[in-house]
Amino acid sequence: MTHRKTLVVVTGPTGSGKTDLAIELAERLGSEIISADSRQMYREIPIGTAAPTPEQLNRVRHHFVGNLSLDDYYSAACFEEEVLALLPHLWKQSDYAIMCGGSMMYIDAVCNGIDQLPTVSDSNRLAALEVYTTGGLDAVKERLAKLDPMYLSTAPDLNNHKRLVHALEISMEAGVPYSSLLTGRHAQRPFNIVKLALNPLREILFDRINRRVDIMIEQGLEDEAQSVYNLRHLNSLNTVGYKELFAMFDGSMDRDTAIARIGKNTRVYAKKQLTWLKRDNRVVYITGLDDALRAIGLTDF
RNA sequence: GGUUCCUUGGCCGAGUGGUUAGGUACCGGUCUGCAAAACCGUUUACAGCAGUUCGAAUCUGCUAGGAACCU
Repeated sequence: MTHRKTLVVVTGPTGSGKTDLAIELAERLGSEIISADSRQMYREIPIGTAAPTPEQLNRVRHHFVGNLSLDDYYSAACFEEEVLALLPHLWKQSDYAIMCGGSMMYIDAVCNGIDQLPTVSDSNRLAALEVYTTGGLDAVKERLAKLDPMYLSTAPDLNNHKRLVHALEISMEAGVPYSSLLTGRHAQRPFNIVKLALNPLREILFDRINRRVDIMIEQGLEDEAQSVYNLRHLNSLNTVGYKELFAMFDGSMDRDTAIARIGKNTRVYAKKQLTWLKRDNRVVYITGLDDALRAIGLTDF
């Protein structure tokens, strides 16, 4: 079945040129851009997240850029809900909406859906976390053995405390095992999805990343990091570019090392993104605008 | 020129005769709720040469490179 309305996803590793391509594409198709970047959403940190510039934002309307504060709670599920609510509005002016970003889990949430889970109350959240902080991983496993043994036997990485604590807090909140709430099914969306990805040669990508770090420093990344230093405990600042500079402010890392590690950690992040993309067989790899238009099915240009 | 000390994998670093230290990077992977997160796997050694020994990164000698002090 084919729908007229299409969501064009432009993704790829950080530094691959997604932003520029998405803007060109949006101008060509007369559409707006949905940013799928979990960090560009925070208005306090545009430099280190390579958020679209004011000029770029002026050329094409963007959604989900600078729309959150660092201490706001957010998740892939929130993103799915908000994007699904927004899409019909975007399709009033164009048959195409463009989603651009590198937060793969956010993109998956929109394209494939995410199971409905109860919102965890603060008390359960703290209780689950306390099991971990006081008793460690083993204590969490012990509790899960009672509340959700199925999850324990099927979870792919039992050393990942974040996932186990999450399974525990959901099980506590729902009163039923977390695993029983997971359907494993992909949602069928009532619109077309074309998933495009940029994938430059690693040598070129790494070179661009290295240069971008220098540019960020020139643009004042250190001041930006300094201005949010007092919020460094927030998860939203557990982010490449900030955690390294915070270590420098703490005095536990010198400046050269901090800057070098920003580059290194950005390269690592890019590789994780590529690993994620590899198993998605819907992805069409492209190199530029012409490729993209062809993949969308627009060859008459 | 003399004396003493040092040389371990891309980098850091433990190990004074007998199971692959470890960390980090690189490379690869996992992924349904803060995901730029969290987690997992593999690979790369003992400066060189010759000896002692059943067995040497560990002992001896020589060579190369380096450090400190002395003249």
